[in-house]
Amino acid sequence: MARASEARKETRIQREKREVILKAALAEFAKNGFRGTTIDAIAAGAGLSKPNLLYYFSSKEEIYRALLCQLLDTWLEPLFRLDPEGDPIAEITGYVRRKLEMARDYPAESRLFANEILRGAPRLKDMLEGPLKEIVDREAAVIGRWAEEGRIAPVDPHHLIFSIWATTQHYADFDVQVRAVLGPDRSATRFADAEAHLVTLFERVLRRTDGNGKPPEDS
Amino acid sequence: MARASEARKETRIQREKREVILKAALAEFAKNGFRGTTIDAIAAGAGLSKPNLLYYFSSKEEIYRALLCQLLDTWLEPLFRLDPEGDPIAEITGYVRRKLEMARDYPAESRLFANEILRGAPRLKDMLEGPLKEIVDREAAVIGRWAEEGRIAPVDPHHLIFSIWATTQHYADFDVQVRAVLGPDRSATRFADAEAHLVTLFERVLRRTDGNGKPPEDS
DNA sequence: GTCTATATATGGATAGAC
DNA sequence: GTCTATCCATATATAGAC
Repeated sequence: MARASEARKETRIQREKREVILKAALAEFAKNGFRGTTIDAIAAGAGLSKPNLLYYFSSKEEIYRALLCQLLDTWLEPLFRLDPEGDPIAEITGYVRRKLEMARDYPAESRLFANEILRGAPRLKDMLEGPLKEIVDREAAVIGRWAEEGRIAPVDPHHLIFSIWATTQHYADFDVQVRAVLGPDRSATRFADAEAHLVTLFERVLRRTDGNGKPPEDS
Repeated sequence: MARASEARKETRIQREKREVILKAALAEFAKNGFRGTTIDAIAAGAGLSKPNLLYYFSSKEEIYRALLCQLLDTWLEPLFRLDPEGDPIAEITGYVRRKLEMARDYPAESRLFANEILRGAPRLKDMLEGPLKEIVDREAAVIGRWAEEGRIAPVDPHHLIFSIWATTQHYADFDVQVRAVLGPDRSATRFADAEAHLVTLFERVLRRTDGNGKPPEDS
């Protein structure tokens, strides 16, 4: 009993330390990429000595892979489940909003992902070609059906999804540029402005206009 | 005379070698970022020994800065000069097309830029806050005037520009992901499909629809 | 579990022969 | 101009004391 409890406590502490390390590592990897990041920098960020850090993770590679796994869970999974029965434009703009919120609230995660993709995704290629492609194909099919049924304007579903990803992630990945171009004043409201802009943008793209702007008679 | 000619020849050879080095360096830096790139790798790509390379550029930093300068010239400068007198939608979709062509024809340049921005743009911040902001503000003003005059639908010009940048550069920076998601068959036509998609997208966004979809009476 | 010290490797840059 | 050899700094990872 005492032994089991002790073991459990150790594991909890270990998990907490690992959390701290992963958090520090995320900041470093997001900024400097895999090769540009040093264990020293991660250790400093986590308030540990280098050998101590290596007590919890046996190598830099292991930290990085742990981060990528964590990323795929908390980043990709909760993403879009478009409700085929819902209002198409509301479903899609809702997805846009959620993606933009993630760019705002988890910019480091977005940059880590961007870094890995920029490098040719050596550790994620299987995941992209397998699970990700399946999810995207499934959601693209929903969008495609909406278009066929005339509930939204005709659109290439896959490229529409790329446009949503690109426009929203831009505010995380290119944040420095966005702020530089907007200037100090407008930077403060950049995410609110981006949301208004992007929701309007995709509404206009998807709204049916069969020549007179009125909603179609079917449905 | 002979001396001058000889000196000229030497400079030409030097320039050519520097070109070869820069080309190899571009590929490496675009893929691995500044810190992730080694002089060895650049030298190998250029077919030179490491010390020989360092005869032409005195440091890795110098190669990188030369690349960034070259980038700003050939990448940013020829970009948009929207003609205020032209057709607004044609002007903007033309810009979209040119940006997409650059993503297709110069993906390494796009990724190099993306890498630098992702890292917080330590070497480009002044340029972003100065010259780039000025260009963007100028073009944004043109777009803003078009909107005021009712020649396009109301839109936030700065965020519209971000959307154009994001959607077009996506096809260079996230190429691996795009190809993975599209699959082998559709990947072959990804740039043609992207062009059709994006031109339609921005046309829909900018087209005035004052409730009946017909063009306004003014102009 | 955490530290100091260190083995080992890699990478930027230079010296100096040719 | 180009090479070999090398210096030196940095970085990963381990050994071993506490």
